[in-house]
Amino acid sequence: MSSARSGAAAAQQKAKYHHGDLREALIGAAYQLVSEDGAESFSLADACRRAGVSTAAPYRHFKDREELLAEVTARGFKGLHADTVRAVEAQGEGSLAAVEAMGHAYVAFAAGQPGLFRLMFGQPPLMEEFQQVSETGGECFGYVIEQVGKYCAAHGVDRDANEIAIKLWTFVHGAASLLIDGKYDKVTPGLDVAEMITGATPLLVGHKG
Amino acid sequence: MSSARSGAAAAQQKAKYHHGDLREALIGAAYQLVSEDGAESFSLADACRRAGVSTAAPYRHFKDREELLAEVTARGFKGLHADTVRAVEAQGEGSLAAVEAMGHAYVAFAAGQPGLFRLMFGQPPLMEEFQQVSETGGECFGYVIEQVGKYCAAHGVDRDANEIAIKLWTFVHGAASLLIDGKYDKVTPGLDVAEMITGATPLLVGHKG
DNA sequence: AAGGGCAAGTTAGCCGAGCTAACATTCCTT
DNA sequence: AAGGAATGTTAGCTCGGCTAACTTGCCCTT
Repeated sequence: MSSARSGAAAAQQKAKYHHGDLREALIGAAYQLVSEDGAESFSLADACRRAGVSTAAPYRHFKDREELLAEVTARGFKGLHADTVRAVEAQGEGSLAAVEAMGHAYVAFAAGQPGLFRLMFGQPPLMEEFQQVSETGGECFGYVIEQVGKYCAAHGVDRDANEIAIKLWTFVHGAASLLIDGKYDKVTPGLDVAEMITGATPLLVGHKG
Repeated sequence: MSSARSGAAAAQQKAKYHHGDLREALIGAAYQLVSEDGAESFSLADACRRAGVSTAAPYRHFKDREELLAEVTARGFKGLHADTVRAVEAQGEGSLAAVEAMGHAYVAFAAGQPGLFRLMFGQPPLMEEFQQVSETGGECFGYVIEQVGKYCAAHGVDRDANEIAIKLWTFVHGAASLLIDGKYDKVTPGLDVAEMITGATPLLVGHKG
C-alpha cells in the first residue's frame, strides 16, 4: 500500500490502468442510476461509462448484471432498515407514534428512491437467490415485528404481534407502491398519504384510544 | 370476406402470406407471455415466433413494443374489472361480504397472473400515457368506490366512501404485491392472505358488528 | 532488485432484441 | 383487370449482455 492511493480516493488519479476500487464505483453508479430510473432501464454499460471503464471490466467483480443489482438491493434494505431504526428512536420505542413513524419512513424511502424500492420488492425469484438480499431483507422486517411487539406489550394489546405487524406492513407497502406508481393521482389527486397512514395505523393495531 | 377465413380461425391456414389477424394474435401471445413471465422478460421477437411471423411484422400494427404492452395492460384492467363485478354480484351489492369479495378478487387476479398485475401497476409513467390504459384503469377503481358507497349507505357508515375505498385498495394492493413477490413466505410461510383480508376489511370500513 | 504470477484492466467479437428501410405479396376497390 | 393500400418479408443498423484472448501493472518471492 503506497501512500498515494490509500482509501477509495483513487478517483482523481488519471490514466491509471487499474481503477483502484471499481467494485465500489460500479455499485455506487448502479445505486444512483437504479434509484432514479429503475432497474429495468439500467444498463451495465451505463455504469461502466460513469466509472470510466470498458464494458467488460465489471465481469472481474460480478458474475453478471444480476449480481451487481443484488448488491444494490441488499444496500437498499440496509438503508431502509437504518431509516426505520432512526424513525423509531426519534419517537421512543413502544409508543404508537413509533409504529406510525415506521410506516412513514417506509413510504418516504419508496418516494425518495422509487426505482430502488421496486427493485427491492419486485421480481422476487430473481433476487431472492442471492443470500445477502434475503438476509438484509429479513433483518429489516424482523425489526418491525420486534417494535410492534414492544408496542403491544406496553399497551396491553393481546393480539399476536406478528399478525399485526404483517397487516401494518401490508397497508404501508400498498401505500408506498400506489404512491410511487402514480395510481393515487388518477383517483384522488390531493391525497395526503402520510395522513392516511396515521389514520389507519390505530385501526390495524387495535389501539384503544 | 370470403367464407373460408371468417373469424380468427385462420391459424391452421398454412403458407398464407397474410396472417389473417396478426394484431389479435400478437396481443394474445403477449398476454400469455406477460401473465406468466412478466413484462421485463417479454420480447417482441418471442411473440413473433409464437405467431409465426417475422420480427418486423408487429410494426404494421403497433408503433413499438410499448404500444403492444399498453394494449395488454388495458385488457388486464378489463379482466380485473369483470372479475370484480362478478365477485360483487355473487355476494349482493351493499353487503360487507361484497366489499370483502372485491378484495379477494383483486388478490386472486394478481396471484393468477402476477406478471400482468405487475405490468398494470408498475412503471406508471410508461403506461399511463396510453389513453386506453388510463380509461380502463379508472373505470376499474370507479366501480370499487361505487360499491363502497353502497355499503356505507346501507349500513349507516357516515365516513367518506372515497376515503374508505382508498384505504381498502391500499391494503388489498399491498397484500397482492407482497404475495406475488413472495415476501410473505420469507416471514410467515403459512399465511392465509384471504383470511387476513377478511379480518382487516371490517376494521378499515369501520364496520359496527 | 529481478522477475514471475495474478488481479484487473483492455479490445474484439458473438448473440439476441428493438427498430427501420426497402422490397414483395395479397387484398380490395374501382 | 389494374393499381393502390395493407400487410407481410429480408437485410441491416444500434445497443446491451457476455466471453475469450490479450495486456498491464501490482506485489510477492527469491
